[in-house]
Amino acid sequence: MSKSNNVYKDAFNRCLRLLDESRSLPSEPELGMLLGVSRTTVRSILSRMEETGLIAWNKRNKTVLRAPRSEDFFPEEETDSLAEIIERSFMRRLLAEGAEAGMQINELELAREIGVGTTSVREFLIRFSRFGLIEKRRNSHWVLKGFTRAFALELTEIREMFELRSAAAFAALPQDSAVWVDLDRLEVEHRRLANEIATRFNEFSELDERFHRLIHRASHNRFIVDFYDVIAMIFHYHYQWNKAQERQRNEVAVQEHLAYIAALKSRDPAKVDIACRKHLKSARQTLLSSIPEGRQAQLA
Amino acid sequence: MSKSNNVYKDAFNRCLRLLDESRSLPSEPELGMLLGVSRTTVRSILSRMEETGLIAWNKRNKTVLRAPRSEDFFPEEETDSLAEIIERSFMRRLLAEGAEAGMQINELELAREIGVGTTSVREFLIRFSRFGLIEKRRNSHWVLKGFTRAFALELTEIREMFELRSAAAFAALPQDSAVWVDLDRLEVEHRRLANEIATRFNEFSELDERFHRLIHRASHNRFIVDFYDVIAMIFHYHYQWNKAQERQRNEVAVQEHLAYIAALKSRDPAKVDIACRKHLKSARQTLLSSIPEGRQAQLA
DNA sequence: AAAATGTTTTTTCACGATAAAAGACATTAC
DNA sequence: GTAATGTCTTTTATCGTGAAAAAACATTTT
Repeated sequence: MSKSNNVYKDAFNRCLRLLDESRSLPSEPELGMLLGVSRTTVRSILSRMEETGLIAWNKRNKTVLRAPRSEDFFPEEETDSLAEIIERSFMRRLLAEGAEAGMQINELELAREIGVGTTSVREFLIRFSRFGLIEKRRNSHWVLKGFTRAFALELTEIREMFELRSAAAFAALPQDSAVWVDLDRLEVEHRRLANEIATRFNEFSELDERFHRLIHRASHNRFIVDFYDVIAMIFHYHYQWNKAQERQRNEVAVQEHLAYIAALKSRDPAKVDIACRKHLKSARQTLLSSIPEGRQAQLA
Repeated sequence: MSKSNNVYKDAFNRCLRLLDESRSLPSEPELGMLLGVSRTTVRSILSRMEETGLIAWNKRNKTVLRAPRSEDFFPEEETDSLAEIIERSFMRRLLAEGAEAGMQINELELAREIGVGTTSVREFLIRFSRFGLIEKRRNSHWVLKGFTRAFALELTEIREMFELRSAAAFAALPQDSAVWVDLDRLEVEHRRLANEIATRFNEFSELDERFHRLIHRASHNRFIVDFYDVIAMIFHYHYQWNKAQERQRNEVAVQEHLAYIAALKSRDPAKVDIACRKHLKSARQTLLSSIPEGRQAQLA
């Protein structure tokens, strides 16, 4: 099978949405920019759009002939990259069933189960190893360390260290720095979400990530910025997994964020420290409370 | 070529050294333990030792017939794993010639140059990416971020944060913890090295790593412990690369370590903090001074 | 001549295949 | 009956291969 053309399919779907908005499409390089793909892929997309009667394509002229219908889209599941597919399968195994610490991970078995080649699974595991949940035995299998209470504590310890430092750096940024505009924009979004929390509480996790990434970036330290990937990954699956009191939790968090934003805007280090600490404390509590009792015992 | 038998060759060489010490060899499982390889590999080793007349092997009896000669050993270069070979080649390129930030890294070219398959290079780059020196463009090439002054500063910032915390945790460890014995042992080694610094100064880097890893382990945090891999890697190549005033630098560092050890043994948090800060400061200076002027400019 | 399109080359991504190494099972020795 | 040896099976490490996607080069259009 060698390589799926998910990049093409995903870009095609995104391009279909562009069609609605105008009578004709821009130049090939411009489309490539817009979709984040190469011209080669853009041309494949245009070819198919011509074939299916969506556009008339003659050199620079790309006239839209009709609005896209649902049949025009490629199925969502065909637009995922292999890495995403593997990650999902792996995380399902890791979180859902009894994935005990110490259990060994078999590349071949995983590959067969997911229906992909071993190389892709190997590469995924190598990339995944930086999250601290698995470990390799040289020339041999991987060992699962488990999503335990210990893991959550170690993760939050680093997170707190990094975020306190980043928040302090943020507050010290000059008044004319672009981040203050970004922060204002995020504040508006937070306010809007706070007002409609009853219906939109599930949109919080995405906003949460953007907010914290903005703060971490102020550290100007690649290790701190990169570490947020670990946190984001854990929180992403944690949100999917643990829906208990989601609305209430998010409501509290939004308010904490608003207080945190106000503190940052005051540029008073002491206030920032207090607001940051408060939010981090409740974030830690939320994460810890979501770890099933059974897993706490596996620590040994 | 599929897979080199470097594991076997390396274990064989190490096994030859064991031969000197006794009249006969232990059981197969025991040998496997000793050499860190499976019984399958042990049996291959024993087979060859029998063939070359080094031992007489009959079931449980493995009698040493003669002392190993230099021809019995496999050449050193055949005992390296592919990953080690790739890392060395890559680091040579990165440090030696003008490896400028922003430069793109080509998997295929690297693989051809080193004479290995692309898969191994890909896997190496993925593993290597956690050191923060390279970054992947999705579906495209890797980008070199360069061993710049900015990199060194970001690295040392985290290092200092982590080590101060670990050192404090270390000092707070109970008196009966095993680490105090390890620390005593390291102190003795430091004293010995200090006395013979004129001739043995190049042995410091190995001792340095063991000392700092011991301290970091006291954090009981996998992210802190794992981060030392980044530091160790950089220092490893830094030592190879920059030999200026090596003796003097190491002499100073040994003394700082001894003061640091004394502070830890005092278990006084304030003293630990001072000694740790002092050492970290000079370590940072050493690293920064080794970065060529040309590279500082590439920061932009 | 700058920017687009058309064409060709190169690189990345993913697979199946194969030897090395690990691991499991069966048998023998103490 | 425990622990070793002997044998067989499975898994890991690595390569070559081929399609997808990117990138480079050549040609046309405005």
